[in-house]
Amino acid sequence: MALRHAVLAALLDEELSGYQLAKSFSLGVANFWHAQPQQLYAELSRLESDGLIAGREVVQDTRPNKRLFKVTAAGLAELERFTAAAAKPSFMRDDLPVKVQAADHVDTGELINQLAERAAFAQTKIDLFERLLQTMRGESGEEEFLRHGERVGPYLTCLRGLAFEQGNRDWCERAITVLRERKAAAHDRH
Amino acid sequence: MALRHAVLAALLDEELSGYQLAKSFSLGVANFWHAQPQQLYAELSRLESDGLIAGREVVQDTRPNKRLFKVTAAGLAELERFTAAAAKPSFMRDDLPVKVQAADHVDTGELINQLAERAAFAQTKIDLFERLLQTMRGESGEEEFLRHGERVGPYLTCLRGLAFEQGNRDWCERAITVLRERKAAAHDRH
DNA sequence: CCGCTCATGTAACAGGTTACATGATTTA
DNA sequence: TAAATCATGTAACCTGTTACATGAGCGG
Repeated sequence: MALRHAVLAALLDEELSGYQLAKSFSLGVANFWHAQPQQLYAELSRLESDGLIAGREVVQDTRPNKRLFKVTAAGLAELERFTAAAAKPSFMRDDLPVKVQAADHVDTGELINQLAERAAFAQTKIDLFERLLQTMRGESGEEEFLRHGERVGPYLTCLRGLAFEQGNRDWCERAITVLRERKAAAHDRH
Repeated sequence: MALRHAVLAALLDEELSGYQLAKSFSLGVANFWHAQPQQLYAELSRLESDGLIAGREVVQDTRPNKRLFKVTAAGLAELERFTAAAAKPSFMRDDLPVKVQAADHVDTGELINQLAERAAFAQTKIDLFERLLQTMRGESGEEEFLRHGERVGPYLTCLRGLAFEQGNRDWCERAITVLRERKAAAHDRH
């Protein structure tokens, strides 16, 4: 049950509506977890009825009304418990490596396209994360910020997201090079 | 439904029993996907009744009998289809970043321990992957092997696993340093 | 007037996790 | 003799995904 805690963690630094939360979760700005809008609306209801977050209605005249949520004292205590409890190991679950694993036995034409797409997507996220990091640290250098900045949690998770996407990009590019070369070599032999 | 294809991909290079498959999946040797034994036994049954893999009974006198599975022509065709179809985007889903995101609001003592544990676990996997890569490429260098080796799929997925765990380790160590320093600084102020 | 953004959900289904169950053999 | 390894599953439960549903305003 970690979605709860991901939502709580996301609401720590700012009051958000379900919609705003959903946007950051699906865009991967809240890069430390991924969830879909429907999950979030459901989870917000549950969290509220459990008293871990409190919502307040904000009336808007030009837009539909929305509910902004913030973490309650009970919610913070729950996060505290969660953080102190043992973490589950993290696992990779990704279609692309499965396909690459089979690359010696199937046609790789389409696979190479997918790797290129993924590399491009990763690059987009890398750019996004780098801009985000710059915004967070402002004038100060990274070392300086991590030592004396006010909130470093989001910065650190963003660093993880950045490294993850760089890993994705680099690996995709490497795999593309290898598979292309081998395809060309196979072609030459016929 | 990607577990099917992960299993098919894993069975391409060698005939395996449910037990052997489970071991490599849970140890992360089959680093391109993660699954639990129960899932695998269930999936193997389904794959067999769908005709995508074929099992044969191996009688052992000292050990319980086992069933070894290999991919059928229909199974290979299914993998071919899967590889050509669009891949789902990959997402990070990991407890630790969630906890780190909340680090400015909760006590970090236990969290630092968990980060250290994770770093050590990652290092174990890194060592395992490095030995595995060496075994796969044998005498030849990496470039040489990737150009002319027989099966590069498993090698490439292993490279991804290696980079992922290196990313894990490095990030954990960075986070530990930052959180420890800040804890010390906070302590000094009181 | 068409499509996008804001805003919030329900319902059915697929997939993954946890707990339980069994039993022989080998290693410390 | 206790624990680990080999070997295979069932059942209940929790989580995540996909499809569907609604409706107002804003920009081109």
